[in-house]
Amino acid sequence: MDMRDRFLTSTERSDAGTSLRRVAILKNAIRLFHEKGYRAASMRELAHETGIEAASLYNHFVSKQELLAEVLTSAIQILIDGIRAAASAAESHPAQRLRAAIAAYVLFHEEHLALASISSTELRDLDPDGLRRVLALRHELDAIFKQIIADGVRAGVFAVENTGITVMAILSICARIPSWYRPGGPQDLHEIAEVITGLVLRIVGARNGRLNLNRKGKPI
Amino acid sequence: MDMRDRFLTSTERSDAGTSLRRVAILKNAIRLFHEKGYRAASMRELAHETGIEAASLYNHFVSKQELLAEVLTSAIQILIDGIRAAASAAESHPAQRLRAAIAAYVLFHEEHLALASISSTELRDLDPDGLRRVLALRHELDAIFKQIIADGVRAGVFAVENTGITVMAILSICARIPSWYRPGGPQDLHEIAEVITGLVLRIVGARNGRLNLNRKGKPI
DNA sequence: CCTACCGATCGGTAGG
DNA sequence: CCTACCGATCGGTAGG
Repeated sequence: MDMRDRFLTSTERSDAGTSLRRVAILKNAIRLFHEKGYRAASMRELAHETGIEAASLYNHFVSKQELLAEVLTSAIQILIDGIRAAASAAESHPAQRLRAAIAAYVLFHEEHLALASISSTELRDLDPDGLRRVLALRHELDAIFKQIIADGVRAGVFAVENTGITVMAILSICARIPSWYRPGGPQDLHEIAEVITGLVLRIVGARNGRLNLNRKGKPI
Repeated sequence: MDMRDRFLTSTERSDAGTSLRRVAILKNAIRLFHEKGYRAASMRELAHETGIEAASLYNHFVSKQELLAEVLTSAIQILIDGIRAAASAAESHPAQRLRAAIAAYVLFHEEHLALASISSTELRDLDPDGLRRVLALRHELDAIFKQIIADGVRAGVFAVENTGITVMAILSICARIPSWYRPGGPQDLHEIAEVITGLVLRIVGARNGRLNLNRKGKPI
């Protein structure tokens, strides 16, 4: 066992989830899964980009599936954390909390476009165990928005016909962003966030959203 | 050359695009691509489900790629035709045309759920030539909705801040339906169509949503 | 339309 | 962490 092996081994033992090599592999996996898709990305190519041999990947992950599960669960976990933080920091008015949550979702794509893209396209290739974990997290995400909307309806500031379908519609707008948004393209992500938050406030029938005011500042 | 070969050959020659066998292969391909994804679906399995050997598939399609291109282009072509027909049949008021177009999009999933699902997940695996054709058709679809919305804005019955992003949002709501709608599930597709058309009219700031129309479909 | 087959590539393992 | 390797599977072709 040479010095390098000893270093790597002790690192893995002390903090198995965040060894430098493991993180490097995950980072490359995210990029490859994004560019080519899970199935088209090979462990050999992933190894090559990480600067090791294919067999060495299995010192860090038991299978390609574990890699995918790790990517997909961390993606949605990061998203949920960001949205919760934004909603908590916002004023307690449901429209403000909804606006903050949507803006956080849209701006999530600034730092994590590849993760967002993978999340909406590679779920099918996940094995049953990983799928169960991701679906549980998705349910958490749905619940955050359902709660805000239910609060708004109860307070009489939102008017929603069908909360379930409405939440699906709102999350669909956000989830599809990776399919049309391109960094450096014509639309800035902050501009997109502004427009989409406005659309969402209209969707929930917010009686006092910025975009629902006419030129005289009265509700439409 | 026996009778069967002669029949198949003459059929292909007289109407290459719609021979019975070719249609059967396409139908099975749609199901397999939907269930497993393009990459995970093998030509052997497709052949087996069609009742022929893998090599025989190549008498009908030059490659697996051609199969995917055919599926994806026909999917969006069917969708466009349905939406155009619905919008044309509707009254000329932009809100009515938009409502009809959205309802047609949602109800498209009644007959073509697998096609809709494939369209939103398998585009990545299409080769450059097929991708170019599909993107051209997508642009047509966008243009239909952009036109209706622009008409509504010009007529003063819609109020839209950013037409491009708004169209992307509206199409996103429809495009994600295969990710959460399940036939026989809690929500009926006609109910979904009703709710979503309502949301979309809110999104465009329609001054005359369903509840505010008089008998002639004009704003009150 | 079938039988027979090819070269390429894949995820993963043995052993050191 | 590497070398060497395996069994499986893939899309596609030759030839009839």
